[in-house]
Amino acid sequence: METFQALLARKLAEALAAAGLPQAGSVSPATDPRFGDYQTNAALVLAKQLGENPRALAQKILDALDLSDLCDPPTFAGAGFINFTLRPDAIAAKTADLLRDERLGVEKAASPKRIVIDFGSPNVAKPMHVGHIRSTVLGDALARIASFLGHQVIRDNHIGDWGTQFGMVIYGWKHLLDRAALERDPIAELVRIYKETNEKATTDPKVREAVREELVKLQAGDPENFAIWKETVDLSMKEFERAYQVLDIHYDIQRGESFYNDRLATVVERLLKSGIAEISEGAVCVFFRDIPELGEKPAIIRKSDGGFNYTTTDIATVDYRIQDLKADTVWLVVGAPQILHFKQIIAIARREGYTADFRHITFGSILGEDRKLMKTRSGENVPLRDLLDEAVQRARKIIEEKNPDLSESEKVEIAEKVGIGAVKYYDLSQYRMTDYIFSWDRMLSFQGNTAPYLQNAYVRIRSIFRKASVAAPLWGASGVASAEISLTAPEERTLALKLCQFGEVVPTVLNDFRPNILANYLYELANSFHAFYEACPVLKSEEPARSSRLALCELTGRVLAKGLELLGIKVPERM
RNA sequence: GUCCCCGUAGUUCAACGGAUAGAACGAGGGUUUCCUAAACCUUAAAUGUGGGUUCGAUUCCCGCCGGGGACACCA
Repeated sequence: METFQALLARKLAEALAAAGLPQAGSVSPATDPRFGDYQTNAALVLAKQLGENPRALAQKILDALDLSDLCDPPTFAGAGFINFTLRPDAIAAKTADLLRDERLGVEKAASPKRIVIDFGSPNVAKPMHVGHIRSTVLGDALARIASFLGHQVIRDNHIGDWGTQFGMVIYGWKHLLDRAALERDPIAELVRIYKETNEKATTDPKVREAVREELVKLQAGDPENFAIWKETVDLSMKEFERAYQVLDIHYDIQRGESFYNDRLATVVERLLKSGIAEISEGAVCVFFRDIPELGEKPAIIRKSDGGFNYTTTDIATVDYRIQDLKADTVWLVVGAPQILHFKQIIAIARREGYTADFRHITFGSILGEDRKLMKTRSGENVPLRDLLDEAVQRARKIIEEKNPDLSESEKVEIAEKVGIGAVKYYDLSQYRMTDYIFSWDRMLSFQGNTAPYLQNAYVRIRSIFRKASVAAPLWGASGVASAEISLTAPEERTLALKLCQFGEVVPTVLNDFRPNILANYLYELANSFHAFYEACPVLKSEEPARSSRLALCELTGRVLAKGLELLGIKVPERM
């Protein structure tokens, strides 16, 4: 289904051609209601290109433009903008179409890609913490949106399950492990033995040496160490799964770093052979002397002691994703500190001849009230599990106050949807590059651009339909689908036009990987709905307004639910 | 030292190069015999700084100031 924006752009292009003018400018939503619904800067752009008067050009375009069934007569204003005001019957007709469209007006991408999205990436033997929220929630939302737009998406969890830390873990396992504690809380016990081993190793050279030997044995395939490693991985994965279940996150594949282990030697040989890599100070390095921003800093792909590192692993990961997974696009949702690292990885991929579209999608940090990286009182990372538990508990407390009559099972369900939704939405509703200050009060507020505010709009809609089915038992989904839409009140028009713009907004999220654009849209939609709800009685109004308004409610509910689903957020039936 | 990101009302956040920079909280004023007032309406209040490009700059370019981060064998 063509959006108003696309339709106007097409009509504009036709008019430009008919007027003998080159294609120029674009159609965008009006910046202010006073200027109508959409605007184009075509005359301004052409004026510059052709050196002609913008207002004269605007008139020329208007003369060639036939929008009589769609808009009021377009006007030009200001420096030479052409403003479009849609006719209410055009908005009503499109709204009626949307009711019958399962995709709610969102067209699939013209050229679908095969996209590997790398996000989350927790480390084995360490708890997931607040620092994992942004990558996980952002990556998941991008995956949902890309998938809805018709791309083939492969969600890959690049787990940190290999590396030097396992020397510590295995040493600790052999000498310090408390089996009972491991039963109770596996990750806490793994963290404990890791930390204690680390402390011993810093003071005792013998321990340090023993740790190193355990690592060497693991890498050499020693059965005992391999078994210990495997068990720590399994225990950690179980813990991750619990978090993913609460967060409603799903992966298609989970290829940890260990998966690439037996490919690393080949990678280094290949890069040496092709001349991309060279030996420097005993290490195998790739230099980027021709890329100024990478300067003289090499990427080390084999250490001088012969060991491989995460750069080697990531090169092997590129191979796998392109050759085995057949990706033409790779999105790496990994924090900004790794910008240099991924610039190097992508530069190497280019030199190897890979043409896939690699994007490193970075994001800011989550800060505490003190504007420093969010930590517990004792200075530790805040465990994700604790944070999610607290979100649900706080939501539960608010629900108890606001709506104590709900059943116990409803309270449990609502608290989870509201609490988890609030955490996710707070993250996604902000521009990903900026650091943000974590605030329970703000994210759980029912006012402002928050998950509870949006969920409440949905709940109000559901409430209407519960009442509607009693008052009008014949009303059903089919009735809504065939309803005539009539837009008389200004609040109805505003709401309907917003609904028509869902299809314009969703694709733009992927332009710069910004789910906050969708979040802002949903906030405005909810806001328009609340205004409509206050101004326009639904169930008490006379036909045909009643059916029309019920249809608007139905469609708003569907768009809200779909929009929130694309952000990974669930909606409750009541709250 | 080099490179990257950020700097917007008192506070927390918005604004694909567009017109008079939007919200929310906080402060002030209003709305409920009516579908969830967990809502709505309304007043005051901001682009760090100096240049440049442009018909038009919060947005792009350069300098400065402030905050954060990365820069050879950790991941």
